[in-house]
Amino acid sequence: MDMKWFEDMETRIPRGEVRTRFAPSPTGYMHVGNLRTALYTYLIAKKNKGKFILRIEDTDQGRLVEGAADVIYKTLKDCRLIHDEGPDIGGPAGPYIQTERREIYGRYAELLLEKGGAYRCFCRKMDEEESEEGFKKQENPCACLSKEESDKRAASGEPFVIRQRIPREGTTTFRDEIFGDITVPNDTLDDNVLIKSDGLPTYNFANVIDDHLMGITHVVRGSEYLASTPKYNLLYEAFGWEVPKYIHCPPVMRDRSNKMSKRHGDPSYEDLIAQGYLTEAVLNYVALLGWSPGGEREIFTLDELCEVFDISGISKSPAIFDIEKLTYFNAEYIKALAPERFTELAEPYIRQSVKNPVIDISLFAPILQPRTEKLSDIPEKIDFFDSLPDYDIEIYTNKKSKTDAAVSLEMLKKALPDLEAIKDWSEEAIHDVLIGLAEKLEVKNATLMWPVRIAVAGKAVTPGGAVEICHILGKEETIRRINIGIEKLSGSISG
RNA sequence: GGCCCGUUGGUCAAGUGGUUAAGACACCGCCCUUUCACGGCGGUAACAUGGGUUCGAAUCCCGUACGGGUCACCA
Repeated sequence: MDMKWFEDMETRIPRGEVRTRFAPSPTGYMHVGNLRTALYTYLIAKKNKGKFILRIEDTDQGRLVEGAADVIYKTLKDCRLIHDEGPDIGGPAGPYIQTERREIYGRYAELLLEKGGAYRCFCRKMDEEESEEGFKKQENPCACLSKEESDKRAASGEPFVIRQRIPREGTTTFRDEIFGDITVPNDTLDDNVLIKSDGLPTYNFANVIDDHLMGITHVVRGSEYLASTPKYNLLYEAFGWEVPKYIHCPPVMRDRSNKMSKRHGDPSYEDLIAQGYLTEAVLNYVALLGWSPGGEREIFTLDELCEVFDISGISKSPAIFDIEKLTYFNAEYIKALAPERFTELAEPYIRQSVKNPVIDISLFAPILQPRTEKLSDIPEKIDFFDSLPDYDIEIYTNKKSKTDAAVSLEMLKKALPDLEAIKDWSEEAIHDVLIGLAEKLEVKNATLMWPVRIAVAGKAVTPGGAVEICHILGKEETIRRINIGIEKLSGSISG
């Protein structure tokens, strides 16, 4: 065995800093739980002025998806979870992609064979019956093969896998930073496959080798790995390596008993963005899903999270994803946007409803921004601008504004000439004229404003009030719509 | 089924032996108002369960129930 090679590998291990890694397998889909794991992993590194590494775990040849890693690169980039090491869009495959590291795993498997922590297993793939039970190490005849025989059969070209040799007795204990010490009896652990018959490592093996070689100090991953962690510990021990800190995050659920999943139609990060959620809002919400900063503050930027994040705030129990609370965060983030930025983001959505090129898009921002929960709500909110809906005159009736069909008709008739008289069609002018009219008629502002708004919008719920809507519509269209209102109302009253 | 883990309002959660058991979302009500919204104020609502330990338990121990994870040549 070429010990020089190992020495060489070992001397290259980075030390003296906190190093974390996000190690997804490329499935082409970044679900919310994944994103949260990436976030926590990033935060732990940055909080400690350490390095955040991206590693692609693509050892399952049966599940290769073309371009799937790009979804990961793009999502991390969008979220500004920038990795210090690892592959990137358009970059070379490189040493952070597991299929590029076969030789390394092979060599370390040989080393482990030598150290006695593993053995070759020549059994054929278990058939249905056997797999029910699984191979218990005591039952696996290959575990007892002599070195000579094992070597001979391997040399003769007989196919084999390499399995971990688990002690038959005793217990294994490891510490998780969230769950504390966990102890399991060794006889509940199986001799898992480390190197598959195709020569590629399983997750169990590649993960340990890579985390060691990459100098990972904090292993952050989903709690589904909790059960196999004792086996990883045994592997570290067999190699004589230092065990990293483990941080197992509980899953993000869709309801009490099911994880979020693509299959159930739960939204991925990309889906949420497509639904009009802001990246910052998603990140902020997701950070708080299963983690608490302790205080009462909820709004945090990424940089602020880097400061306040602490592993001790991560919860032990699963958290249910609540789209309503995300929506609340989103509304808060939208409100906080600079007006120009909001206009920029809202424009495509505004265009969906407002096709009339005469209307100035930027006029919509002020009425939309305070009341938009998600960008995709915008088209529906302003759908009446391009064409007046064929509304029912019942919506003229409102008890707060003290209006009904008759009052509304009167108000519209009174308002019409005053509006027609306006020379410069500004918000101020419209406002002053209408308020002045209400005063002159000795009615509540609402008694006049309500019918005007209804006539001009054709719907009961609108962003902005009568003044803003009239202004955006322009004088000509406003007058036209008020006349329509007068017609509708007088038709119903006389008839 | 074996092993491991978890359980505070509908949801996210604070809480580490002594609190009137925070806060947020949602919901409801009131106020303001040019409707809705926004904003302001207020309200409903929780320690899964049974035993211990203790002067005292959401907090510690044991059991039960419920939920989750895992038991692959998937990660």
